[in-house]
Amino acid sequence: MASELDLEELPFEAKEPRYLMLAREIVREIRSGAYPVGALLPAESELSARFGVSRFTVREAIRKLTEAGLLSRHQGVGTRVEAAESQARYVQYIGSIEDFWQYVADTRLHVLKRTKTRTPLANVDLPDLGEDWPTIEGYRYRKTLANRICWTRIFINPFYSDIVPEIGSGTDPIYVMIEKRYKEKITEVQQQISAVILSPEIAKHVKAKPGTTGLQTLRRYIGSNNRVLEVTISIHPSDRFRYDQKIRLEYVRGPAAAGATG
Amino acid sequence: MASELDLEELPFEAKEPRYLMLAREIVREIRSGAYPVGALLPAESELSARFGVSRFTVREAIRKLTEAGLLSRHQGVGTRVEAAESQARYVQYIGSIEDFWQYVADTRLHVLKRTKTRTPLANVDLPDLGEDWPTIEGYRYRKTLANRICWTRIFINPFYSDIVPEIGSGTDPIYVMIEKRYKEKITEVQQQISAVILSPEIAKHVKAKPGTTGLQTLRRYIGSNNRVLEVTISIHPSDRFRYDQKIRLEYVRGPAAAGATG
DNA sequence: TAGTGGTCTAGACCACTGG
DNA sequence: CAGTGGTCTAGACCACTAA
Repeated sequence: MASELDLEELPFEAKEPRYLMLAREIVREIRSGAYPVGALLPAESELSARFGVSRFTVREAIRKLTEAGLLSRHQGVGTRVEAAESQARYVQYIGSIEDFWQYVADTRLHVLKRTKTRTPLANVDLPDLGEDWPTIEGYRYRKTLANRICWTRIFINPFYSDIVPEIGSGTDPIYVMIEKRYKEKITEVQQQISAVILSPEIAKHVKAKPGTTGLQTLRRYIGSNNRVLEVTISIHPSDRFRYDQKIRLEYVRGPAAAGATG
Repeated sequence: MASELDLEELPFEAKEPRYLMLAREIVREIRSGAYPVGALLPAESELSARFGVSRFTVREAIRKLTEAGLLSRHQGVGTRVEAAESQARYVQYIGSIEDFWQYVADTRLHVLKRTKTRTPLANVDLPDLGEDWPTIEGYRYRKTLANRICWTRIFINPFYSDIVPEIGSGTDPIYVMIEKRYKEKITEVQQQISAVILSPEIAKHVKAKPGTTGLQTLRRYIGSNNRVLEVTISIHPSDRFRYDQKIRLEYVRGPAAAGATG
């Protein structure tokens, strides 16, 4: 069970707090194989006795390792070893959905057509809900109609069709209209980016040369309960749009966390 | 200073732990304006006395609010109010750089040309370091040479030119070769995605029809000290490649955190 | 130096899980 | 039911910051 060690030692030097020393020792023991991944760590009370520290100190150590993703706690069960190495991963932070779009704010939608579609396109694998989805086609522009950003086709979940008549009038993005009116919150956005050739019709709408390239984005806006609220397909002339992103290395716990408060 | 409230009340019902009730109360007071953003909260001992709970409970409450990004603690100073609302933001998690690429693993690079470039392309805004960057052109394939994924051009920071001769032999991605050999760690990757037309030469290399569309990715691999280790430009025939991503809403603290351990 | 948050103890009871 | 982690108390001393 790995070598004992009395944390009471080293009364001077070693300014490191005991819970960190203990955390290190636990990591050492996990890596030595004493507690393989998936196994349960000894109970807090046992660790407390074994290392001669209070349960508080043990819990602080375990808390740190839990934050690092090495352990997980389960009331009534125990503390499970989740990993031997604290995992690094890359993360992209996006402040808001507008940042995800990468448009400067203040764009508006000019509606060309309002129709209904049985199911939002073949390549969008949504369940056929048996209802037609309100569908809007148009182009997005900034400030004046001359400043065209992209052609777009929007599919609205019929459950939210109340907002459809208002689309194109205000400046709120559609997902914001849904969030406001129905108190729904977008919890996830899926995006697919691909390259396409501008068809003559689309080229005309965005005032670009037909036959040149465009960047197509297909986005699914998903609310709670995994309900798809809205699907959009946009095509940007490639000389006007480039998709930029930045990911950073981070040593991190699971996506869990969250907090109290509202 | 907002209404008092005795947390000792409600001995039954209200199974919520006291530290969460206290956290909520503190949030209420912050939002009421009692403690504006930037101000210091009363000391832990004072809160402990005021609410009739132990300092431990106060600290747990503050810990939660700190995790939520509403407060920050500063030893010797106090607890500062950082925000009145816990901020939501969207996050994309990427397990590894390979996930960022979205290639199935096990791809290899076939080298066509080895040259040197004064500065990695005009559209790559790097400082001209006064040295030529080793440059490699080729295509990436999976398993057999018939399975071509993309054409690619790679610029290596001359500081790492030792690895250049080995490129194309192993299966390690170049950034892994750098990480291993120089103990450098990629801490950030920047990516720009745009749409292009396949030139006849590139089309030939990836076995696609010239004149069709391709998705171009420009990536900068950045290590510690913000040093650019490597720049790559890849062009994927668009019928073979689509860039998919998913962002999730998260209520979150700053990118800080990290933990002890190694 | 006075006051803050950081660490730590030795207790206690509760909520939850599994057999 | 026994055993786990979750919450909580009433103390204590230390490290740090600012005046």
